[in-house]
Amino acid sequence: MRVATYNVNSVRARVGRVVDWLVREDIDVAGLQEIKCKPEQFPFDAFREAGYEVELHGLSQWNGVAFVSRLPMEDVEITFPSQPGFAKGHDGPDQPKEARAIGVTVEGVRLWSLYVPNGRELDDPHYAYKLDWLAKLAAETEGWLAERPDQPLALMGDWNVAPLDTDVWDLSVFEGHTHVSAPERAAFTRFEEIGLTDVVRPRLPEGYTYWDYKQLRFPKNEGMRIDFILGSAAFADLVTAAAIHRDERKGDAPSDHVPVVVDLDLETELDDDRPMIF
DNA sequence: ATGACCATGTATCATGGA
Repeated sequence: MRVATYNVNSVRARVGRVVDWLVREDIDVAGLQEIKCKPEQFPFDAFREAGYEVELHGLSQWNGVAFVSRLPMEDVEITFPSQPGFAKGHDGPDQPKEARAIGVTVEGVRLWSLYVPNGRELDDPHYAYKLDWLAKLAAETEGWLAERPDQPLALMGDWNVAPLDTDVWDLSVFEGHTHVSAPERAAFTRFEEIGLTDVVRPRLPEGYTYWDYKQLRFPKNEGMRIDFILGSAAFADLVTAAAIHRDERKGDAPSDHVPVVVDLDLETELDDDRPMIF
């Protein structure tokens, strides 16, 4: 089973090339972020004609997450239970929850498509929201892992955090701004502390997943690595290959992010004598 | 060529993105 995560930066603006990519790359299930539309605006037909069913959570022109899959999707869940809300100029507990998380189960594998809040600037309320959002998600994930330790689980999406200095082209450009701050990196590392691992980086140590549209960032390869697939131990055991589809940043009307893809082997029976590879 | 932001709606600017 081939699984992908892709921040498409508007599914309506890119439906043709996204569907072409799904078919050409033989993707079975993809978590999308920043679909930027409500359900009544989603281009269902283009995906269905290519053999993909759609589950989505979209509330407005901002954010929005989805799964497209040619395998059956079960147990669809929009937002995670403890997900914090946010609304500009509002404080307190009654803030609406944004469309930033959707979960589905495919072939027994639990998958979440996540669009982590950007944070904007270190002194912006959105930054505190981002840290809270990640902390609540980590606590939620601890519960899921405790409930179902043997179920393969992956959290994938646009994490809006560059965990390593080498995940941005020039750290000095980001100092004092979001994505590289110590609290954001600690919030990201928390997921590894509770037992998830980045299943892509061991196979692909190099490579960005995002390049700003501005200032020739892509031709100059001035990018960021902020899109990740974090898997439980049971998920990591299934992964046989990983890829970052850098070429999707080329051509007409690309997203500013590119897809991150993993192959899972759901056939092999694991046994206790299996040698450790990593 | 991979080339000097892009997408959306409130629309001829404001907002968000990272």
